[in-house]
Amino acid sequence: MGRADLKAVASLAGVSISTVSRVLNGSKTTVAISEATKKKVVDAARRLGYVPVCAARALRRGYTRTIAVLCDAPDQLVRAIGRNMFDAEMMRGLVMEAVRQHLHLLFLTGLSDEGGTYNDQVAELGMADGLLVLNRNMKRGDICADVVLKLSKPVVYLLEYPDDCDGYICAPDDVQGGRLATGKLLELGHRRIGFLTERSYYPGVFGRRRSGWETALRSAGIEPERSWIIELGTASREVIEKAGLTAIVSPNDRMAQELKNRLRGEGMAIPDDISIVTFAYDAVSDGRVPPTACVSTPLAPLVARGVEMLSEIVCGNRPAERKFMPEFAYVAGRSVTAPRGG
Amino acid sequence: MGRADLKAVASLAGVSISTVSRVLNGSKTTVAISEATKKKVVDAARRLGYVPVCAARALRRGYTRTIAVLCDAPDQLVRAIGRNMFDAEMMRGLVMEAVRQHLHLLFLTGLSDEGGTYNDQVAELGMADGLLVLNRNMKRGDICADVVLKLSKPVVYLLEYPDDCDGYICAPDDVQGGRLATGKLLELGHRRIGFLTERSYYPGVFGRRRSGWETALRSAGIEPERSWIIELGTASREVIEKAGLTAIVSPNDRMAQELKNRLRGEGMAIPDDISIVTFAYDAVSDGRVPPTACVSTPLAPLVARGVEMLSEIVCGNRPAERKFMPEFAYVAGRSVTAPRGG
DNA sequence: CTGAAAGCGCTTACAG
DNA sequence: CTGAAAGCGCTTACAG
Repeated sequence: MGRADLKAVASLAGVSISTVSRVLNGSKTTVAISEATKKKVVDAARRLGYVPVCAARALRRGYTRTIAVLCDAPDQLVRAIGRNMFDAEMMRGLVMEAVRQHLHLLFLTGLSDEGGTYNDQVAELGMADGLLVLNRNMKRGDICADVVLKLSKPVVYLLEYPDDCDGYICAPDDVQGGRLATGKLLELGHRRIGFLTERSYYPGVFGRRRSGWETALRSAGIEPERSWIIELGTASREVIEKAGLTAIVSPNDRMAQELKNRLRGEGMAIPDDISIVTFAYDAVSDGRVPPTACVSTPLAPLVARGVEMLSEIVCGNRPAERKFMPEFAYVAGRSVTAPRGG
Repeated sequence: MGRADLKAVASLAGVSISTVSRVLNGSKTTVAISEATKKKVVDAARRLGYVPVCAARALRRGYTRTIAVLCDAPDQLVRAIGRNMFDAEMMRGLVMEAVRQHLHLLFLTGLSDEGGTYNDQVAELGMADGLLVLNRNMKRGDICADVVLKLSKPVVYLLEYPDDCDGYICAPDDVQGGRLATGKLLELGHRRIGFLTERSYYPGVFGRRRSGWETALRSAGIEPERSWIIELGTASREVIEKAGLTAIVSPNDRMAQELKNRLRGEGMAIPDDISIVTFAYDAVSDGRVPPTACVSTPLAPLVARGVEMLSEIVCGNRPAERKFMPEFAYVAGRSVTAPRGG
């Protein structure tokens, strides 16, 4: 005997399939059903160990109460598992909010595979009612962007999003962060403030942070020079001194750390020779002055709101706002001081 | 215009639905199709942005290439996210192996809900081709056991499993671990060796570890007395001295730690007054003597083999073995010495 | 090489 | 209060 279906239950209970479905599915359209019938059906279902086939249900209903998490590449999924605080926090946020919203979470793997026929991969996403896009780099024409376009399912972008995106977004206000970081340095008297970049540079988060840096400088009547953009790979004391910089804004924690290490190795004093402000999620504000000054915003509310938004959309409720964009706050640190001459 | 389906593609390409399906799905039964037709179809599909509806596909095909992870309760899912090394390792193992096997992972939430009609919850599991059961307590009649029974889908139990289980299991050999821990103490000359338990005690892992302890004692011609079973909640110097114990086997890390703290508080010296051996996953073996002696086994291979087994079953290949049961190894530690009188 | 048709197991308007 | 029937979108044996 295989798995029992509605037909089996119906025949055992001596009623029609429709009736069984109505009794067992808790349908919205409250159709009254006699207690006697109900009992017969429930008993029969129990006896046969009936379990609905959810593919059939999904096909008919059009939803699954499952949301997918889409990453650039499978190995990113792995990285997302607690290798560091950021990733651990991200995972915890995802799962906690999913539990709260009674949504199942589908972690997709293999999306970067080459094999398989025409968007077979995309199809797998269809299992979910909506997508949470958690890319680090939102390269245009990327497989992910493609996927998202093709599926006409609700999408919420987390942290990173395409520039021309008219969808839902949960991300900090990176431009504001760039302005804030730069503004603090300007207040202290810095005039020649650089911006740190990396070789593999995509527009997106970093671009927005950089554009905040530019805006702040221009508002202060300063036109940033090309040489003020420092590439981490080739950053050195010489490059920085040649550009005449007294401060640098780093769009990212790790990059700031790398830069500090390198410059210290070359005998540059931080902050005396060069001030550094970085971007961070969840800067610890335990009252102590952190080693690196930063503009920071907490990660948890972003993740939670992302899942919540998607849940709202999936359930047919329009979220209060299209974009959830909390601001960065400045956290003073030992990597910043007034410029020497100032 | 909604989402394009096979019919839309077929009509644009001027062919039948069957043909479109055959071109786009990479079906197993290699039916030859002319290049001309193929091109027409692919072009049409691309033009319309066709994406298969996976619920329909799943209904028809009968599989989804998705496996589910089933836990006792949703909040366990949350706990499973890197709060401690055990959980972090577990998550990492799950995801890494899933990626390797090209399986999607579905994390189920809300299974402990009261609301909902007759096994609505069970249905959600149907989304997956197989289940990985990751319960901590395999209480009989539990909702999870129920679910597993009702769905006739392949199941692999990880670490914990029902005693009467004839399914696939990936778990350490807990009985052997109990024998090993107790045996080491016997070798040192201990005769009166206790076993630590907890109030909320389920048969299962702890029971097997305890049965290993019993077996070892009996093999040494010692009949364990009732008073040798120490309940953590009421454990005290007095209880232990009254039972005349010189050593205790703890089935679990945390419990051992708690016991040590309590006894030290009462002025008992470890290991001079009482030796303690505990169970552990992944005891660090960096050459240094760990504070608590233990029998240990690595977690990662267990998790990986669990996912792999399920993958094999789901793909129709019979796994090499029905149970994967690595042994525990003894790791000496500062919590064990020969008994005082011995 | 291609198509018409059955069927996967549900849900739900419609009719009684 | 209950049932017969259409249809969700695919896949695939069968016939040509």
